[in-house]
Amino acid sequence: MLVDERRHRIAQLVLAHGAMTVAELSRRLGVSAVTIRSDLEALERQGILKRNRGGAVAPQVLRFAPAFQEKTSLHRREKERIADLAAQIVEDGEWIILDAGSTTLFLARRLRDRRLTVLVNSVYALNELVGAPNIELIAIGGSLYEPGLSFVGPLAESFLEGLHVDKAFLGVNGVDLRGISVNNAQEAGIKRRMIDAAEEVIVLADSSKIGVSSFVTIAPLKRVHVLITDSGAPGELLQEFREAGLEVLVA
Amino acid sequence: MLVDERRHRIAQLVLAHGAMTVAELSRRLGVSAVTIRSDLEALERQGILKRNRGGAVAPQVLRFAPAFQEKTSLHRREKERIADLAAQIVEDGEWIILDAGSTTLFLARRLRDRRLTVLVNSVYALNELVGAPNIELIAIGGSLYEPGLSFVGPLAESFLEGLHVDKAFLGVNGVDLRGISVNNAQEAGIKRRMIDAAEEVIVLADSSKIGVSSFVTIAPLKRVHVLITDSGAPGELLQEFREAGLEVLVA
DNA sequence: GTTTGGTTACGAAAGTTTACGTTAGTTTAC
DNA sequence: GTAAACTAACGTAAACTTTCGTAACCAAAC
Repeated sequence: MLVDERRHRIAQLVLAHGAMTVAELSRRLGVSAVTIRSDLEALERQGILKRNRGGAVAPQVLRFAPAFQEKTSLHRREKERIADLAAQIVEDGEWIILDAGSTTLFLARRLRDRRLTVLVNSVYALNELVGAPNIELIAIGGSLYEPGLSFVGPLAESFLEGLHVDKAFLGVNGVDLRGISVNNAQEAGIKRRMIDAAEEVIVLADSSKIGVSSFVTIAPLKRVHVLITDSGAPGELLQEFREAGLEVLVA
Repeated sequence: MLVDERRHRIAQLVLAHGAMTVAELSRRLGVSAVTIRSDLEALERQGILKRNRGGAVAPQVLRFAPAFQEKTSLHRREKERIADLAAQIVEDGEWIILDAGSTTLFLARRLRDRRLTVLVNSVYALNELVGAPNIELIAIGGSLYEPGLSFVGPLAESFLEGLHVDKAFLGVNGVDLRGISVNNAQEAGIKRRMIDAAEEVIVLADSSKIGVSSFVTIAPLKRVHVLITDSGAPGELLQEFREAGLEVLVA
């Protein structure tokens, strides 16, 4: 097995389970614990996971409190800047969809004092916006997908059927020339519906996700209108995105 | 279990319940009290919770924390007994709807360790059941109605369209011979849909609501199969309910 | 024959528990 | 209503266990 292939599988396992021990990874992949550790170190440097004594945890394994998510989030600074910029392109009175994910959660916080109708797709965002005085808050229902506490499945998808919003803010795991992608099939379906429902699709992705292709491709680049990322993203690639017709904003 | 994993769970437990003792956390997570204390210290440094003698509490009064509802609930004792009885008539493997309301929230807590598919209609119940190992949790989406943090409106109502569940547990404001009633029109619509979707309709109402007629009547008594109340309810009236075909359980 | 990718071996470091003296709340006695 | 007595929780330190990082070594590929 090639190094990159193994590391990809490690990343998948950790992200899918939320956490994995070195011993378990060693057993599953048939390599020594030392090798697993060096893989985890490499993956941690890339911001894909967080190491712990005994193993590694997924950065977005967070449960209940928005505050907790924010504090433990990887690339927090970048995500906050992206959210700042995203908040600026939201106009009062609009109908928007806020997808699940840490960056969109930062965005939610910045919208609390605005006058908007917001459809949210995660328990975190819901909790964050409850009680905001001028926000008409709508929860997208459906089966709860635990890793990100988001709503998925056929019930969630049919909820969005026939709905139209001005803007959809999507979080993804990868953006490259082929399109946007996520690391699980459950969330892929509902994200596709959000794209269908939105006049304008805005993808929020910090630089660790640029040029990366994750497990499931949601949509080709041409379905995306705006990409907001941070200055760590490779300039040449962003230029190629622009040539493909994408509006790219760098926070 | 990895350190971060455990700390996430501690944070979740403390924030979801409002407060937790060291002993209880130690028991639930299977580590010593010393370890819990060091975790609490770390979490306190991050501002996620506040330590105090015996355990830890959520930092500010989180409006959406289920514990807040429970602690401030009127007729708490009665409602807890009603919830105990209601939990007994739920059978493993069933599909049930949990309506919004304080009594149904008490019921939610009693169902955490069961194997069920639960449709919830409030943010409180959602937060309460997140992370329950054998519960397939489905949120009814829709516009958020702030007083009870419940989902209402046409989107919520059409969510339930075509769905069928074994039991629906409803909270109401009044039960008399004319039927069940609530104090606002918004929630009336979604409650009617819950009744339509359920094989068996179970109304949870403490004795202060028996013999009371509130603002909007949801349904006549004959649409209700079971009423669970407490011993403070007037016996003659309960007898009349029984004669009208209702099964009345007194907790 | 050097580079790449991996293993085994082992001392160092970190996390957890047990043990124990101290402290802070609560009850009881006056 | 205060003070003594009691109980439960706390912090610290030592001991134990597990995991980590480093280094020396091995094997296949180029």
